[in-house]
Amino acid sequence: MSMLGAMLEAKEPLSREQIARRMGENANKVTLYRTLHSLVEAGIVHTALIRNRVQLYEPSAHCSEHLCHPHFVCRGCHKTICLTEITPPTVDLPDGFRLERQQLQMEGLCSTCTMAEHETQSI
Amino acid sequence: MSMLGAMLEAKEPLSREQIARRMGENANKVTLYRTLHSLVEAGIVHTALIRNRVQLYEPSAHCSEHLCHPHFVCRGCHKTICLTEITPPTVDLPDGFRLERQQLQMEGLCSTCTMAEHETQSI
DNA sequence: AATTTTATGCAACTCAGTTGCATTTCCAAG
DNA sequence: CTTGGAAATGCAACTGAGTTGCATAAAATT
Repeated sequence: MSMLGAMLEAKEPLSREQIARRMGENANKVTLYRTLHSLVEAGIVHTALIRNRVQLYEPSAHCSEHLCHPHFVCRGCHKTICLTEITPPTVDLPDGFRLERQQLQMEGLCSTCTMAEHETQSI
Repeated sequence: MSMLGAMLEAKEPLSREQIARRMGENANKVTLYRTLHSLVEAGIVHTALIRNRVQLYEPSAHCSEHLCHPHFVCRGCHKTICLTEITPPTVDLPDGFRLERQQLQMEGLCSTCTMAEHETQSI
């Protein structure tokens, strides 16, 4: 499994370690980071903007040139949901500003965890 | 200068180190982190979602309960601009999803750097 | 084949943030 | 006061993601 293949297969952004595990081969972490940097520089991959102590990568294929799909991070199950179906919102920037990349991040409860919370409350 | 004072005075999110410098006093970094965690837990301060190897903090006062003001990070001058005047965009989440916090991050060129780039090209 | 270029690996490093534990400061009961 | 226990502060040592320098291996070029 190639590095890009691992990322395309996943439905969420992956860390360097998760990518390595999905690839199966045990390449050196330095090599992995170097390849990731090349992919990012080439614009094939980018880093997801998510509150996390480690960098998370995802293929740029799921985003338009300037507007990345929104991410929803659930506080209950800690899953990251890529909202690729949602059209990214646009805002009016001050004069002269040139937007090159935009990411929207949301935190809260996903539908499953919202339901679970309601059940707990009603007992 | 208090920790919160330092953050309110700044027009951009600050790192632990920047906060310490603005406070003047030389408190231990462990103490600073502990205080920051308390402020975050109390909802008085939150971390800005910006591509950065260090955590950046800002007062929650500049945001509404669920929607944080957008940030624009300039690739030219590396300044972070808090777009507090812009109304944060809203998106329609899938059924059952409950949004608790949202942040929009933008990267590109600020007006000053866009002008500078045009001048360079025309020479 | 010889030589240059490029990719890989290892070990040691950097640096933000954390943890354990000792010390100080605060504050309330005696 | 002062004493005893809780909360805040500090120090040093640790953790872990990511990086750097340098040696080695694999390609590509002549």
